[in-house]
Amino acid sequence: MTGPIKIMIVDDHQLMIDGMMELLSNQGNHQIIATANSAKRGLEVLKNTTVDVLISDVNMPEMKGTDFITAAKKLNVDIKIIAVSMHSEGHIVKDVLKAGADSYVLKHSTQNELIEAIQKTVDGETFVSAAITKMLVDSVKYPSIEELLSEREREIISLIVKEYTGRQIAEELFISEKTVETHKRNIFRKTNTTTLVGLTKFAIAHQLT
Amino acid sequence: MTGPIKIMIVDDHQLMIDGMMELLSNQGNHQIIATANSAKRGLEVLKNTTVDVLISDVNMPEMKGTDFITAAKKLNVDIKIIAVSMHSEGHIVKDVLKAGADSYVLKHSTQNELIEAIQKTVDGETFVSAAITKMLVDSVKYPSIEELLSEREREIISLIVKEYTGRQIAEELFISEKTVETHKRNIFRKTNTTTLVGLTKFAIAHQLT
DNA sequence: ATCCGGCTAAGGGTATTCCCGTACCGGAAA
DNA sequence: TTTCCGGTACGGGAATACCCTTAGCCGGAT
Repeated sequence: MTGPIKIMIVDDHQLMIDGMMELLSNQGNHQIIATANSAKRGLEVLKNTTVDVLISDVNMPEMKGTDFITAAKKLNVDIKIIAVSMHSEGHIVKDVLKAGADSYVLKHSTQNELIEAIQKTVDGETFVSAAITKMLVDSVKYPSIEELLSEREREIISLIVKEYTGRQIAEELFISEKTVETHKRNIFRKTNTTTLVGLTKFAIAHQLT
Repeated sequence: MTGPIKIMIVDDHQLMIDGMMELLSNQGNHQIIATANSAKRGLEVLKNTTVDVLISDVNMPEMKGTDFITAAKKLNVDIKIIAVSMHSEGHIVKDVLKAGADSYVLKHSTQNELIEAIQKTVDGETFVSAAITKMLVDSVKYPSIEELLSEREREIISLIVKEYTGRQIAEELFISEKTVETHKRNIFRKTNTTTLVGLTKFAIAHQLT
C-alpha cells in the first residue's frame, strides 16, 4: 500500500473519537479522513468516501453494531473493519466477527494494540485482543444463542421479558398455555435457569430483548 | 493556582485513558501525573499522590463509581472530581454528584467540553454537559434510588434478583413470608413495576444487583 | 401532638409459575 | 429404514406469586 492509511472512526462517544484521533494522528502512517458519532451518519459518509480502515464501536444506540458493519461492508466490500468494544462475551464477539469485522479490539486495550491492529488489518490479517483469543477458544465449546435456542423459543423469551404472562403469550402466538409452559421448561433447561428472574437476567445479558 | 494542573485519570478502558492523555497533553496547562485502569489501583495511587483533578469513569467493574468517588474524597478532601460517563439517566447522575463529583461530562462530549470542565472545576465551579443540565431539571421530580427505596427494600430486591423465593427470603431475613410479600408490593409500587420480571429489569438497569 | 413512612404481620383469595408425564410429527443420523 | 431428538402440544397438580385489606409499633417531621 502506498501513502498513508485512510481511516474512518465511528463511535457514539465523541470523547473517544477525539482521543483516538489524537493518538493516531501523532503516529506516522495514519490519516483520519472522517469520523462520525452515530452509525447512521457513518453510513452516509461511507456512501461518498473511500477509506481503507473503518474503526467502529459496536455498542451504539439506534443501530446495532453488527448491522452497521454489515451495511458498511455492503457499501464497500474491500473496506477493512476494526471493531472496538467494551465487551468480551463470546456471543457478542462471534456475532461481530460473523457480521464482517476483520479485527476486534477491546476498549481496555492500549494504544499500541490499536496501532498493531490497524497495521495487521490493512495487511489482510486479523487482530484480536489477547483476552479475546482465549475467550474465542473457550467459546467454541459453547454454542451460540442461535444454535442453542430455536426461533420459537427466542420469540417466547422476548415476550417473557416484556412481562407477558403465560396466558398472554399463548394468545399472542395462538398456541395453548400449556405449550408455552413446555417451551419455558425447555428454555430453562437450555439456559441453565430455573425461574423467570433467572431467565430475565440471562436474556438481558445475552441481549435477547 | 500556579503551575500546571495536576491531573489523574481513572478509567477501566485503557484506550480511553490513552486517548484522553493525548488530547490533554497537547493542551498547555495540564499535567497528567497518574492514571489507573481500575478503581482499586486508583485508590492505591491516590494514597501516595496529590492531584488537583481526578477524572474518573463512573462505570467500572469491581467497584461502583460512586463508592470510588466517595473514597477518593475521603483520601483528599480538596480533590476536584470530574465524572465521565456514558449515562445521562437522572438517577445515575444524581447519585454520582451526591457522592462528591464536582463536574459531570458525558463520553459523548467533545474534547473542548472536557477541557472547559477541567478549567471550571479547578476554579471551584461545576461543569456539567448541556444534556445533563436539562436532564437534571427534569429529574428533580424523580428521587434517587436511595431516596426511593428503603435499605430493607433494597435488601429484598437483591435477594429477589438472586432468585430467592418469597419463602427463602423470609428465612434468610428471619421475617414472615407475608412480610416479604408486603415489601414486594411496596417495591412494585415504588418502582412502577408489577412482576418479578419487570423488577429484575429495573434492578439490573439501576445496578441494584 | 398528630401525621406519615417504614418494618413487621396476618387472612383470604386468584393468577401464574413450575414440575411431572404423555404424545405426535418431521428431520437427521445410524 | 429405523431410531432418536427437537419442536410442538396438552393435562393434572403443587408451589409460588400477586392482590386487597387490616393492623401494631416506632421514629422522624410538621
